[in-house]
Formats: sequence, C-alpha cells, structure tokens
Amino acid sequence: MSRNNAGLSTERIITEALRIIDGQGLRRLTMRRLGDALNVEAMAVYHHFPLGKEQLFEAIVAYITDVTPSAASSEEEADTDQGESPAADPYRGMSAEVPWDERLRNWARAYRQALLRHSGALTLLINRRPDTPAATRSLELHYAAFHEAGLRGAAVVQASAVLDSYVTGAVIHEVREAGLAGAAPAVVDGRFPHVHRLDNVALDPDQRFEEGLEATLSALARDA
Amino acid sequence: MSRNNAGLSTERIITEALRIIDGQGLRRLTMRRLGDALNVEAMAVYHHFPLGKEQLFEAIVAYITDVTPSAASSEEEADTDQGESPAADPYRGMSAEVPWDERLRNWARAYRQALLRHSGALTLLINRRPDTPAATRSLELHYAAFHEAGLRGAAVVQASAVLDSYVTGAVIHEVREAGLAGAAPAVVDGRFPHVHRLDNVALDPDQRFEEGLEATLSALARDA
DNA sequence: ACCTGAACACCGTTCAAGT
DNA sequence: ACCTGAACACCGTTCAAGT
Repeated sequence: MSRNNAGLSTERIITEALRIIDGQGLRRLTMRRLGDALNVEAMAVYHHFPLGKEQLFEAIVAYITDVTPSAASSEEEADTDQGESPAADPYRGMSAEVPWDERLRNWARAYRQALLRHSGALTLLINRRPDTPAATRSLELHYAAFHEAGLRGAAVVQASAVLDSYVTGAVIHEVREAGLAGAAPAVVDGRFPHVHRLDNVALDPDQRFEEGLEATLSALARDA
Repeated sequence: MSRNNAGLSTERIITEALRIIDGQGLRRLTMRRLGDALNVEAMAVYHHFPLGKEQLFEAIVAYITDVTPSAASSEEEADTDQGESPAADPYRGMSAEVPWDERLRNWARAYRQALLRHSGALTLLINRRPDTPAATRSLELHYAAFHEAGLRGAAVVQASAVLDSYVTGAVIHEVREAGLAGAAPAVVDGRFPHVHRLDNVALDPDQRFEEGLEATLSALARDA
C-alpha cells in the first residue's frame, strides 16, 4: 500500500520536520526519523529537496519567518493556516490604513511570536541569508513605515536594521533566560551586589518585550 | 613519543576547537578532527570533557562571551591573551572611574567584537543558558551602570535585557547580511518600491552598530 | 591520571533499481 | 515522476585496556 506515491509534498515535509523540532529538538531531526514520521523511506525526502538537509533547513527558515501578508491588503480568508490554533490572527494590522508605528508594532509582535513558536529552530536563522520573498516583504513594510515616519535614505535602512536586531535579540534573550528555570541558582556572592539585589525581580516576558519595543521605536522615530 | 600525557588541557582543547570553527565552520568540528588537530586520539578529549561534545560547546560559549575584567580594576598584564592580535585591548574602559554610559558602550563594543570574531560559533549561544561567571560579571556591570544612570528596580533589569538584545541581534543581523554578498541580487520588482529605491544604500557596519547603540542607550536612559 | 583502540549504534548522502 | 533499499563514509560515545 505504501509502495509508491505516498503523497509527499514540500509543505508536508516542512510541517512534519517542524513537529519533530518542536517536540524533540533540532538535533533529533534526522532524515530517517523524518521519513518515519511521513510513513516513507528516508531517501524519499531527497526527491523534494535534492540538495539535502541544508535545503530543507532553508525552507524551514523561510516558512517560519513568513509573517507578512502576501496578497493585496486584508479581508481575505487564510487558505494556508500555519498550524494549530485558528484563534490567532496572522498578518493582522499591517495594511496601509494602519498608522506606521502600529504597523511596525504588529510586525514586531508577529515576528516574535513566529520565532517563539518554533524556538527550537531559532538556531537555523543565524547562518542563513535573509533573502527570501517573505524577508523582502518584511523589509518593504519596514521601509514604507519608516518613510511615513519622516525618515529618509540611509536612516530608513538603519532604523529597519535596529528594529530587526531588537526583535531577534529579544527572542534569543527570552529563550536563553527561560532555560534558566530548572537550573542551579548560579553563584551570586558578594562580588555581585547589584545582581544579588535584583535577582528576584521577575518581569512578564510579554510586557518586557513591549517596553523594549516602545523604547526602540521611540528612539528610532525621534531622528526624523 | 605521543603515547601518553600529550599535555592536553581544557584551554588548549577550546582554543583548537575554535580554530577549527573559525577556519572550517562549526559543522566540521568533530571529535575525531579535534583529536587530530591536537595530535591525540579523539577519545582523549573525553577525559577533559566527560560529558562529551555538549560540555565542550558550553565551555566554548563561556570562553567566547567572557568580555569583562575579572580582577579588581585595570592596570594588569593579560596573562591569558585571547588569541592572535596583541594590539587589541580587551576589558578596556569598564572600570568604575569611567562614566556609566561610556562603560556600557565599551562593554557593547567588546561583546560585539567577541561574537564577530567567532561568528561561526554564534549558533551555540542560542540554546545555552547565560549563567556563566562571565555572564554574571556582564550583568553586574550592566546593573551598576544603569543604577548610576538613575534607574531602579525592574527598570534596571529591563534596560540590561534590551541592551543585551540589541547587541546580540545586531551581530546576527550583521552576520546574516554579510552572507548576502556573494548571492544572487534577489527579486526586487515593482511590488517592493521602497526596497528597490534603497537597495544600493550601504552603511558601514561599525557606524551602523554605533548609531543603533546610541539610539538604544538614549532610549533606555530617558526613562530615569 | 591520562590516553589508546576497537566496537556500537547511529548519521547524511549516492546510486541503481523499482513502479 | 516518485519512491525503495542497499551501500559508503562518516559521526558521537562506551568500554576495556594500556602506561
């Protein structure tokens, strides 16, 4: 029955790969395990990704980082829902009617959520080039918004880079700190008075992100 | 001659591992290759890192991210120079005599340089917890500086997180963009007018980092 | 204590073959 | 076109053994 034509597709492969990454970690994503999860021989994946695992990784990054609307404006049904909860609204509030700063906030929130949702794949982002169509759409959204804010030329590029840096860095910071939960309390002795004093200060991750976002955006807009 | 006691040490192993990472990439750092580079059987490394490759990775991250002075203040000879160029000055300008904002700038510059110098190991940073002694020293430096700037309580922790996020994110942004150099020019057609217009705008990476750093620091200090 | 060498259970990928 | 299955050249790690 499962002899031939198992209905494999790049989409199905990527989705299944992400399920493995999210559930077991990136290191346990092997071609053989991926084949098993797809009820297929491992080597079947190579027919859809001839360049092998590296090409699969690139496709995963492109899939994850796609957070901008690809069509005209809004009012469209999501034909390719990204996953489990249909309650969440992707691509919301990035169309031209929305004020520029709110558009950037919505992009930043969507991008953070996308990275957090598959934080096990975060490490794939670093070594891969940001030249996917989705990345270009994000760039266009950034440039249009900062242009509307009054920035021009190099300042626009600069602002976009800083915003992207903050969001990416904040997610990494959040993920690294979350890993601290089950660990030993670290050695905070007299040499670190400030750390000792503020050790029990806990911030809500969402609020922390929002505050940092506000600080970043206001600093960038002030140059206009 | 190379039968026994080959003079292995954790320091030598880490240094050699970084040489392989910097020269050939993280993927080519294997225990056997590392053993070869150390003129030793691969399994000898396990005597110094009993928990295997994961423990080695942690040590590498701790080694790389150590950018703060560990001793009292300054005026000390570097007994463990981090590598090639003795012209560079590690740990400069982070002592208490220096104004708080300049201390933070110097930390940010040193941290960026440390990450850039071994950008092939950047991916190791993400999944590992920031609870090394060096990381705690950086945190103490942050907290002390922002306290001096007038921030208190949660605002101090928040500011430190944002600063760390910016620097980490900026390095990742820089590394990803640098990978764009030899690639195809990407598809920038009529759908991306702003990207098209600003496509040839090139910023000096150092200047770009400095400007983003100023924007971030000024936004954080303004809350005082 | 420090290192060797064989062995085991995996990997990614190539290739010829099936349908 | 799409998938199989055997094979190859690697991996990380365990373990008993050497000195």
